[in-house]
Amino acid sequence: MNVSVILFTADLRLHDHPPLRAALDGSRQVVPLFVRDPAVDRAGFAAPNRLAFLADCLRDLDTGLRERGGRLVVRSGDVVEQVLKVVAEADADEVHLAADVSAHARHRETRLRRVLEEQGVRLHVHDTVTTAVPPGALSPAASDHFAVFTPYFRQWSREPIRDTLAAPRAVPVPDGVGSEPLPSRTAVTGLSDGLAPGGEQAGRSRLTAWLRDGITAYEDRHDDLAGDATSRLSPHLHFGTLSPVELVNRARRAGGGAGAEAFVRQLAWRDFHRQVLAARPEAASVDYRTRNDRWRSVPDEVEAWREGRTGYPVVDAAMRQLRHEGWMHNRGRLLTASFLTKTLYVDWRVGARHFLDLLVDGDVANNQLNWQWMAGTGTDSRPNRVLNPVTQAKRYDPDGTYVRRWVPELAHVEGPGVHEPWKLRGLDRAATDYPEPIVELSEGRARFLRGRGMAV
DNA sequence: TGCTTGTTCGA
DNA sequence: CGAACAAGC
Repeated sequence: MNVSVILFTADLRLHDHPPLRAALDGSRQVVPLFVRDPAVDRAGFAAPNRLAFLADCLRDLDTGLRERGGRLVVRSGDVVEQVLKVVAEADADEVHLAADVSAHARHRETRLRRVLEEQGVRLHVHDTVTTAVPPGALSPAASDHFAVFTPYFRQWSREPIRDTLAAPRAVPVPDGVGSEPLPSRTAVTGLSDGLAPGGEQAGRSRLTAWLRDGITAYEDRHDDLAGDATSRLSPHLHFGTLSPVELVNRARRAGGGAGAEAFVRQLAWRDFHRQVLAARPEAASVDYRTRNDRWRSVPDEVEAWREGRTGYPVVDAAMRQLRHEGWMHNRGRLLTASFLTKTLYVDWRVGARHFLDLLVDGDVANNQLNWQWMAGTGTDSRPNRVLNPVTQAKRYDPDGTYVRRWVPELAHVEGPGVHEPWKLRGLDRAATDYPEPIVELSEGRARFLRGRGMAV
């Protein structure tokens, strides 16, 4: 064999990378390729925060490849056309690609396979690059996929996980295959000021620190909003700068305590959502299990939610964290999603869209299916579950630190009283221009909605 | 072996 | 309340 092209997508790393390993084992030279496809922009998935993080990832990938004697080739245009061009320029006879589940990824794979076969070029699609357990590997007796997490997790836990692959020592890239300049983070406008840095190096440092300092306390502290004791590895999982297989292996070897187990369980949730989306690709935009909701159309309320001015401090704190960091604590994601879909009774697609516009880890499978879960149209076995924002605030931000961090209008209010500003008196009350609640609550839902929001 | 019924359990 | 699995026919 001669030359292989490796099409990098959501797997922007050199460690534990089966396509890269297979290509290097079978070929004299490889072309590491990334294609900036305008179809991704058109589909609305090119949010500034992710474009900036992606620019970091590509630079770091190029750096890693150069340390190994290679380089990254970046092209713009339709992904299939560009792969064909690079295959022709390099006279390649194989293309390697990571399997993925979004409609975009599946369409890309189908088109590539057809066009490459016409040219006599083999397409190799690799599992266990973007998931630890491949979608479709596990299924209950009566269906092609699991719709309930717990039985899925039982099987997932018994599934053998392959060994982590080392990063290659050398990556020989042929001359004469040109690259566009690498995109730069500074060229992206409209990104969050507190955005984390991207790239495999950044991801690996964070992972090492997490396994050393964070994971043991994960079970106890993961829901503590102010404690910020989650891994923050989600952007690296989204862009593939970290490998889910390596994360499972290293977390299990980290001692196997309750923290590590709880963390591995979250990685299983990620695989769970991927196997749902693989079986039901339309669930990215259609109710997985419809309850015939008649969602309200209330632009002013949605705008207040987006801007963090609902008058419910913990909701507003989380929405402002999202805008500032391009990231939100998972407990915040749950309670802000509950507020939009259950309290205001607004279509989950509106919320999912806003999250995808800002989240640096914005991921079709996780984002859409978690939104559906909270909206009651997904895989939740208790679809009527409503998270009361005040109860949630007192439970997960008991002294109000998280709210004071993100809502400066309330920074002067001490203690948990910050969660119910409408009860404040005297100076505390006078000193703030924080908005009144946009709706009054009854059992967590807007008062006038009581009894509605159920299936008809 | 394949289908129906019963039991358990759930971000 | 319904999904998943085990048992029963």
